[in-house]
Parts: sequence; C-alpha cells; structure tokens
Amino acid sequence: MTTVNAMNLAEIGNLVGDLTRAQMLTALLDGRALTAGELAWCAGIMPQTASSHLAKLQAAGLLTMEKQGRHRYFRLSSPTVAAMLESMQVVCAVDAPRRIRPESRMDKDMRMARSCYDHLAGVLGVALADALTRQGAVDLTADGGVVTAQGRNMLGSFGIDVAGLADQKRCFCRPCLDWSERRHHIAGALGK
Amino acid sequence: MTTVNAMNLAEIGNLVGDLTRAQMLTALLDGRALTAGELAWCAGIMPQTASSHLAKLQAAGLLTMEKQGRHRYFRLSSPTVAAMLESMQVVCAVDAPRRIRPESRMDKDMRMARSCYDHLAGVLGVALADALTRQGAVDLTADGGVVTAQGRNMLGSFGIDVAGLADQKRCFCRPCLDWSERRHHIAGALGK
DNA sequence: AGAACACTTCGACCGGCGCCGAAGCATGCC
DNA sequence: GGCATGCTTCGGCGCCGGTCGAAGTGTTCT
Repeated sequence: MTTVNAMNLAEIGNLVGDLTRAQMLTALLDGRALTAGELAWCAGIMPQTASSHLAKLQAAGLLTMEKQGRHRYFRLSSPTVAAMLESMQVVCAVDAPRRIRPESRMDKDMRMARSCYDHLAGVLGVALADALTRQGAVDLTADGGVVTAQGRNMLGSFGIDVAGLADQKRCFCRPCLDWSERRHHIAGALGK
Repeated sequence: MTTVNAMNLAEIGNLVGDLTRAQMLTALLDGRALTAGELAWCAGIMPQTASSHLAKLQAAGLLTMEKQGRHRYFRLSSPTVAAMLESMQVVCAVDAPRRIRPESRMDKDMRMARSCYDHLAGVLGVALADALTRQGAVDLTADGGVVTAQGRNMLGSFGIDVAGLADQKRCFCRPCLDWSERRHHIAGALGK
C-alpha cells in the first residue's frame, strides 16, 4: 500500500519537524559527534528533554550513539541522513526565496563542513586513525591524541601544517573521537 | 546563525510530519495534479481539513495550485520537492531495515512513476501541449482533449498507440491538465 | 433563477507531545 | 568510600495543532 510509505514519511518528518530536534540535527550536520549535554545546550533545553529527543532519533535510526566514559556521543548514523537533511534545506532555500537569506560566511562554512562529511563515510575515520597509529604517526590516548615527531615529518611531507592544527586541537581539547575526524578531513583534502 | 537553518528544517519537517499531509504528498509524488477533494479522499479526511492542510503546504511552497473551473488542482511545486520526499523515504528504507519492506510491484510502480516526474519539469508539460495544439495534433477543449486524425498519424509514426491511450482517457475522463501530462510522459519515454 | 457542487473560513473540541522538577543509575575523581 | 558529573526515567503540567460541524463564496448545470 501507499499508506505505509506515507507512514514512514510522516515518522521522520515528525522527528525533524520539532524545532528542538532540528537544532540538534543541524548541529550534527557536519558529521562531528557531540555529547548529549552539548546537544542540549545547542537546542537550549534541559538535559532530560534532550535525552528523550535523542532516544527517539536513535530509535528511528537517524542517530547512532557511542558510549565513551560517562559521555554519550551522538552522530548522524549515515551520510544518507545528512543528504536528506540537506535536501530539506534546499527545498527551503529554493522554493521559498521570500525568506530572509543571509548567505554569508556562516553558510559557506556550513557547506564546507558538509563537503567534509561526504569524505568521511562513518567508520572509515576510525580505520584511518588506526592506520596512523600503527605507523607511529600519532599516539592516541584516552584524553586526546598527540602527533609524534615522526608523524609530524610524515604529514609535513604531504604539506600538512601540523603545528597550526595542533593549536586548534589544544583550543578545543576534545577526546580522540572528534580529533580523529578532524585528522581524516585533512587527509581527504590532501587526497584531492 | 545556525538556528535559522534549523527553523526552516523544522518547518518543512513539521509539514511532512503529519500523517495526513504525508499521505497527500505521497499521492502527489508521481507528479500528477489532483483536486482538493481527491486529496481529501486519499488522506481519509473531510474536505475542510484538507483545505487547511493544502493551504499550509502551498504557503510553504511545497505545492502549487491551479484553478480550473470549480476545481483546484494541486501538484508538487518542483522536482526538488519530489527529490526531498524521495530522500526521506530512502532514509526510512536504509536506516531502518527492521521495518516491513514489501518491495513488491507497488514499489516498482512508484519508482517508475517517479522517474517519469523527472522528465516533466513543471510548466514544460503545458508548453508541449501548446506545441501539439499548434501543430493540429490534438484539440484541447474545456472538458478534455481529443487527438485529431492528423495527430494520430503523427504520434503513430513515433510508435505511440493512441487508441490504447484513448481508452485510458475515457476510463478516467480527466480534464486536460492530467491528460496533457500523460501525453508528455509518453513523449519523454519516446525521447529515450 | 435556482439547485447542486467544489472548496473555503470560522469556531470549538480534545488528544498528543514537548517541557521541566525530582529522583534514579552509571562513571570518574578526590 | 564519598562527592561531583553526565545522563536517564518518571510524573504532571500546559499548549499547540488536527479534526469536524456549520456557514459562506464562487462555479457549473438545468
């Protein structure tokens, strides 16, 4: 029946249709993994409320969760989801030009971050991180990662300014999850 | 700000998120134009309720309306919208394999109808209908269209079985809007 | 002109869902 | 062990929005 299609459609539509959840999803649109608390802050709600929202999004398969210590990291479960969200925003932009369209640096940044996501492909980031670890280029610990002198040379020979990125890392001081992604993104840009 | 993106996202998500509206949209997913009454029947609701839903969908730019006599025909305003809805269903299918997936003739028919939509491109259908009229191939009147003998020969030389399609037309007895689309679809298939 | 029809607007009902306070588990740090 | 932190579950409140009946507008048919 065509009604079953409509039910699926309505289900995810309903999930994205709430402003709070939409804020969370846009926050995750760049492919990073964020904790439940961070997402709660992004949406401007209390952690309890965020918890229920995240549970729903996860149950529907839009988000995947990864426990790490006492944190729970959430990310979009697949590029397909990101593509869907993007197509929804495209509809907003195209079919409603009457809306205020800032189209400033923020938009460009978002696009940049999104294109980054395409090169990510989920678990691939972890695989790359493992490879770098095996080659002794990086040293992943519980509270972050350190690029070894050997790795700095290796990456430097590819034209990657490790020192500059290290500043970003220090600045954010995120656990290895987020960090490995950032690494992978650079590698992708280099592949080009 | 990223919140404005989220608001847009939530807006259309909310529109698609209602089961009734989702049923209407899936009914329109093949690119045909349907009357408000037909859409109300598809969703299983009273005409008044349908009216409010259609007004919202139109205001958001997802649907376009075309008055014709005492009927109001609604259709998806652009292929972009159709692509969005399709991507949402893809997410359902991919990220939730636990769901019951019939994947039978119905699905194939839907896909077929959708691919047809891509070749339609909105007003183009009208343009083609005009062209055919100018060439004397068809005669469009208020209560439908008639393929002239000349047109029957012309289309026949392209391998189009006009007689067979005429039966369909008689069977449905739709006004020219729907009819012209069906024509254009055939022309598209021939282009291939 | 009058009736039937397609659709819209208005008003009221009511069910569902998002929200937070409070309490309950986990985990990590001293 | 004890305390702080991050997150979840539970319960109840409040409100937004979908629904239909009734009435109004425009269109077509006889």
